[in-house]
Amino acid sequence: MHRWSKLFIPTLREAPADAEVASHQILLRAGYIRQLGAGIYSYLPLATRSLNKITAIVRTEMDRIGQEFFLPALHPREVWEESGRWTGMGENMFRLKDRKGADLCLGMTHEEIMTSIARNEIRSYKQLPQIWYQIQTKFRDEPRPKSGLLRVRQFTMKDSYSFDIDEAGLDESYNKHDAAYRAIFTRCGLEFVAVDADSGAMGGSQSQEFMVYTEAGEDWIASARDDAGNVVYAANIEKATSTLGPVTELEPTGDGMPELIYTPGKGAIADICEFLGMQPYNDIKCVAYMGQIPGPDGTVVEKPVIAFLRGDHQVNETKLAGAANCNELRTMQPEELQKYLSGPAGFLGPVGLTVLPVEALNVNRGFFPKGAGLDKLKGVSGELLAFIKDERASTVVVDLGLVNRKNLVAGANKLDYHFRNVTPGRDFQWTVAADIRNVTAGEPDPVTGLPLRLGKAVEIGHIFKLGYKYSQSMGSRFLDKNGKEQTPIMGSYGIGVERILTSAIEQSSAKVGKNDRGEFSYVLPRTIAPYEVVVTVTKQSDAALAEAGEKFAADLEAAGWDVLLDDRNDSAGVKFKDADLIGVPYRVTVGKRLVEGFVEVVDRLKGTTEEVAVAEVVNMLGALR
RNA sequence: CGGGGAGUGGCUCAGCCUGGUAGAGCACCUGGUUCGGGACCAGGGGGUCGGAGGUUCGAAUCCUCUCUCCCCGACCA
Repeated sequence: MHRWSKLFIPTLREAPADAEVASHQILLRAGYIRQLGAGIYSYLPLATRSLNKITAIVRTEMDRIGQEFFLPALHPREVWEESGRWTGMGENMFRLKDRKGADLCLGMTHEEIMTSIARNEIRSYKQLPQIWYQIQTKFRDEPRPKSGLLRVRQFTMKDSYSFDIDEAGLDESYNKHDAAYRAIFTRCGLEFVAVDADSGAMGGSQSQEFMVYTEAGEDWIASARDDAGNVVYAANIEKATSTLGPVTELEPTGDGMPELIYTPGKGAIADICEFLGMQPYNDIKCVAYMGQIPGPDGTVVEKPVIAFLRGDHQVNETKLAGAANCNELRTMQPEELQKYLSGPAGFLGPVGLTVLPVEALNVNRGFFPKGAGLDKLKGVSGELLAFIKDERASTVVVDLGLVNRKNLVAGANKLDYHFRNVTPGRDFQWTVAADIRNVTAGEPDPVTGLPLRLGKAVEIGHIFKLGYKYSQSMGSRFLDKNGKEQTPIMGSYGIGVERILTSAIEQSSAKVGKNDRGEFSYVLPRTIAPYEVVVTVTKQSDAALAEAGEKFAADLEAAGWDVLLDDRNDSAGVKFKDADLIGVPYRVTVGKRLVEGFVEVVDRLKGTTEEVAVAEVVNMLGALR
């Protein structure tokens, strides 16, 4: 039992002005955390208790499938050089030097460290599979920490790594994590959805994110539920697709071949549609980018990436970057539009471009040196080299929504002119055709056709089939049954521990709303609240009440409850407000009706208050658990 | 990194435009009265106004530089 009068729970009457999102205000006001710097927080006793409960749940579920480690947070440069991520991680990695001048970094993830252990110790297929996890501090120099504990530079992560003999083994490890994660988040009282996620530049084959819908989130996800409320489809916006409805094609004009038409001042899609009396889906939208990958010594290498999609669709840059085999995209400047498309914005189109063949994407990811360096390229046929030497050669990506269409209208790469009768495949070619558009709310999901719901969400976990990237590059090998050398296949899995707490608060706050003073209000699930029940003595100076409070607290503790006894010499009002503020789900109020043999039991999760006979309190609360 | 905002006692803020002895509420300490939804009275402690430089007889206030924090964007296995 803990007595509030002896504890350090510095609640605030007013929220600090810096805090905007609900969980940030609440954590500050309730005395859970204090800020030390941007994205750096001290966890006070309440937060520590809650986070300890969360990690205990994580630990018991993870111990069912794996073994716990504790790895260093301080890493020598060399191990990151081996995987190629010393440069690959860029600015997000905290770096420092030791007294000898050797480079070190603070761990933002631990693939390299775990793989180095596996490399040194795993020799035989008999030692596989392995699932290794840890709960540890991660450091990431985020460009913009924000929203309290939601996006920080130092946080706690449960990260695990699986090593398997083959893909079937990886599937199993992955599925075990999927089940463990669902158990963990359920036990933590969260309503979550598992969504298909973008595997990114990591080259993994499958990836799922566990998301909690909340306005404070930074990711967008699309999901659909059936009538029973079951999630039938869910995906990150970077991955989500939808079924396209039928469209009415325009009738061809003239000989049916592309026809140049004068469209003065009709650069915007809405304008050209009105001008020609057609729908936006009859138009081809062009978005021109420069694709980027990191070059040597922190430089950036660029190539033109030109995307075409339906006039009523929006480009998704993550999908596009994946399709174009580059890391990042920036929009072209006017002089670049002139160079690669020879037209001005508003009148750009696919006809007449120099299109890089798809094979080129496999050579240096489609990024080529200029001038003399070209002749040193290996494995490039003469035909391909001719394309590459054309400085205008661009990676052209066409959205799947345009394939098999006909008689479309597109910019003619000439000011105030468009083409009509443009038919993809006949009148222009592309490097790749891919899904590069954003889905929009209400479109039918690709599985069952139910309307998609779009919403913001916080990512609380991520499971990811890594493949051979780290085991290969870092030289981890084992001998299989036949004595043949093999590379273990890996998976990587993460849970943001603090995000479980913050998203639980956000989720509850969204339901509970604000209190009578206009402040964010919430209740924590019993499993992760810093205390499960608070015994509030309304008048501590009344010896009978104080004594009864002690007894209730002791009895509840004996019954297995995590009890906080509010024995402070404050008014009842202050105690009620504070009890609400720290988010404890159950309260036993020992007050004026004690003389009649009753106390009050408040279930804040259900929002109910009951007068309960003194002898029944422990049983009654026991039934609630 | 681009755009916007803010730094004055522990917290929320006023004062700045128009330079002239640093304020309020809450919190804190002491005493008393209260005691079921953030009580009241009396007394008291606490701030070189983010930092540096400048203008001035005089700077929280005007000027220059700088640091930090927040928000939007960019960015983000």
